[in-house]
Amino acid sequence: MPRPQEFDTTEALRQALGVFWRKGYEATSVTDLLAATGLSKSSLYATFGGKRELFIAAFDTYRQDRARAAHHVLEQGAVRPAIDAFFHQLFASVNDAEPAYGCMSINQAVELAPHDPEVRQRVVQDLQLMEDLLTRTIERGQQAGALTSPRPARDLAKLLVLAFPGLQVMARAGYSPQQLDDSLQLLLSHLDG
Amino acid sequence: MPRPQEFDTTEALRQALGVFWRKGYEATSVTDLLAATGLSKSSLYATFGGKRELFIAAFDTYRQDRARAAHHVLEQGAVRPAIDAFFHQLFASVNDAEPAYGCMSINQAVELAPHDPEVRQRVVQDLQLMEDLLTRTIERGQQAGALTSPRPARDLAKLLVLAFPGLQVMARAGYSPQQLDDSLQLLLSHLDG
DNA sequence: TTAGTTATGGACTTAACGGTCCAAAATTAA
DNA sequence: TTAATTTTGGACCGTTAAGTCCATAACTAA
Repeated sequence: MPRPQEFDTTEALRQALGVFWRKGYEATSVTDLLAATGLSKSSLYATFGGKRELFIAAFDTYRQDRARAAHHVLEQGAVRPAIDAFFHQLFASVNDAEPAYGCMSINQAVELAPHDPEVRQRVVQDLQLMEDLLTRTIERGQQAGALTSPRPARDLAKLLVLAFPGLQVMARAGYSPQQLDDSLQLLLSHLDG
Repeated sequence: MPRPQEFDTTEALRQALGVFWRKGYEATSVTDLLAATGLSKSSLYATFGGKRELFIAAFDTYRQDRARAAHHVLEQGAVRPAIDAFFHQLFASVNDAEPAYGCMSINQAVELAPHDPEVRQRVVQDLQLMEDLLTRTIERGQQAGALTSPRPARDLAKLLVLAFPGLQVMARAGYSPQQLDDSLQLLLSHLDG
């Protein structure tokens, strides 16, 4: 009996996500969000609550997407290329032309996490997931003999997680794909020897 | 003949820096800056120009301070403790009680650098300085036999620079001093062997 | 066709934003 | 003492922020 929604909620969420991802929370205005989603103000507020609620919803969408992608990329195929591909997701720009947005969780570790427990908790969870996933992959590589470092898999994973934000910082600071890849290969060289 | 300024310009700059450091650029309002510095609006605008100019001036003050401190800490004494101390500066909160602010250059790599060439250039410069400084220190350690890794000093320095933002992210995400130090020691273990 | 219900556009509100301006106060050289 | 100069407080400005509200449009079940 009701009038049907004219827009796709999850599509709108994804559009909003794009803005928050690129500009961060503070620098994004509700007007930006209206433009990106094409919604009217009433629809946006009725559907999502407000700027902050929309941000959290968008962030969680992002986190789910990325966790799924990480599983997918890390848990099949040869280990070295898998880890390589995992890190390259970080550099890839969403729509080309624009510089890479980097990882939104890392961005939020810097922007909101220090003052916002809800965001902080999510960031910690994301780092932990990444460490666990990488640990499993590295173990797999060591068992297969593809990775020759004698260090514990978890320690190596911790090193990669530690370097992850560094690559992201380089990406956002405008380093070239070549430089980024050089740094990545240097990092991954620690998985051997 | 003029009426003398009632405040200390560099002191005001430092107060403003504290706010920008902790909250970032966007989340800092001019009102915040007035409260922190104790200046009146006219004085602030007459002395510094505006929010953005004040930010750049404060940022440069920060960068100078930190470059000086890094030199000081890295270029004397035993190498291992020096590098250790260098990284511990990152965790140290400015005024205790508050969580660590982290490194402002890294914060700005995330917040403004992607959209602001003036900031980006500074961030790149800071990362480069850090790499150069660490390279020299690691070379010194290798010559003295204090660091036993056979890798080139610059490669090791690049690894440390790569991990630097990771430690900062952990700090801002609320990891405990114990966890931070564990990660640091794990990282530094790569300087040996 | 109509009654009931929800979605929508856009006017509106309140507060905060960064920034400007000026009259008054304070200081020193003459 | 006064003239010249500069700082200072605070009123003021236009803009934009996030968020509310309501009359109207659009749709479906009866």
